[in-house]
Amino acid sequence: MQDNEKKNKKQEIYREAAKLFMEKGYNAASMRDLADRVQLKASSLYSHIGSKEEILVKICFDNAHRFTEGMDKVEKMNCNTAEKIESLLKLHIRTAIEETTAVTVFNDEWRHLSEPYLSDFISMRKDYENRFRKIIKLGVEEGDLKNVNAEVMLYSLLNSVHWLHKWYKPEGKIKAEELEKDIIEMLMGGVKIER
Amino acid sequence: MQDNEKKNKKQEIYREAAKLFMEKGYNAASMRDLADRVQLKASSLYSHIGSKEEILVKICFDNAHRFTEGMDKVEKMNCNTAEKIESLLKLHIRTAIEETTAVTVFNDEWRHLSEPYLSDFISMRKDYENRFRKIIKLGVEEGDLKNVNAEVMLYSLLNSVHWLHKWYKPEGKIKAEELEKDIIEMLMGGVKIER
DNA sequence: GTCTATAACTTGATAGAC
DNA sequence: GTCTATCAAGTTATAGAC
Repeated sequence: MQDNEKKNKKQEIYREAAKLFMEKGYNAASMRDLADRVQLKASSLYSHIGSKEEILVKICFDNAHRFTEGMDKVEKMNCNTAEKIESLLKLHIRTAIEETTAVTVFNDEWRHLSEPYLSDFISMRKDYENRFRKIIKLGVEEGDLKNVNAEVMLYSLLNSVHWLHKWYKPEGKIKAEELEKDIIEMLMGGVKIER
Repeated sequence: MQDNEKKNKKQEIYREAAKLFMEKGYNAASMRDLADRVQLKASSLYSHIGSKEEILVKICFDNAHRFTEGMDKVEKMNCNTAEKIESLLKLHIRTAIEETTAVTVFNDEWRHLSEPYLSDFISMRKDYENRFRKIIKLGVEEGDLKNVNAEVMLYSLLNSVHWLHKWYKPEGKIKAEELEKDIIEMLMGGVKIER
């Protein structure tokens, strides 16, 4: 029972830390801030966690794994490249909606990781981007996608969905399904009506 | 002459501060770091500037004004909405290329402004977004643009160009003209080839 | 204008009573 | 497990000699 309570407190600390890092940024968020939010003194946090950075490490790598696993599945799909890209975009959009705080920290605060975490994180991200780029290049070769620089296409797509959390509020007017549909339509088909 | 040297030193401090804020983030960048880069002791910085925040304020508002002025010009243009949006996208792309460090700080670090700067900054940004949204809504009404939620279109476009500095290096393989052409083609016309 | 010295404060983390 | 007390290090900024 006590063990269970401790686990709950630990989860609560992680959850509130993610929110705090999102709101203030990792460096500006202090352990005293965090302690206030979970109704503890700062020193008591250390009965549940080892360090401030431990929290950042967990958030960053949990999310990195999520995207890596998503990529594993997409690569195995038996469909054309445009559909693969749509699947990846959906993965980003859904994660941004369902795990807003975690994704925000993952996107904005990873650079405050110290070594060796920082290097590991960067290689995981590079690996993900390489696999995404490969799909784009194949799509261009096969005539599925427009002949635009693969680098430009990769990051234009990723940026559009990567920073969703900066403006989209799941509790707002726009429903998740509409968001997903409209973004995919825009990115895949463009904004302009030809006439 | 001495006055001139002081001015140069001040500019040097501002320039290096922007780089430092970009590399480490505003909070993680210390005045000692900055002093090292301009070959001064930290205390000597205060002969040239008033405070650390003063630098952040200048960077943020200089860039906010740049975009506001760009919007002024676009609104006065005598052309259709699709062309207006293209012009705004070009403004973002060119600024990201020409003023990489300043734009990075403007995008990533504005939230560390304290009041009243923070509120002022947020209203300027909201104002800019409102004017951009108005153009999009008119474009949809007039049949220039696809009937996609204006909010989604606004932020998908803005995100694509807003975070260019996260990956695009002006000294790399991709030329500025190619970047501009490809992004505009992609965003306006989509990535997919219909067949 | 630049320096040394330092004020005043905040930071992450630990020691030890209970 | 939580607390009070505290440490060591780092922060922005200032005072005052030169």
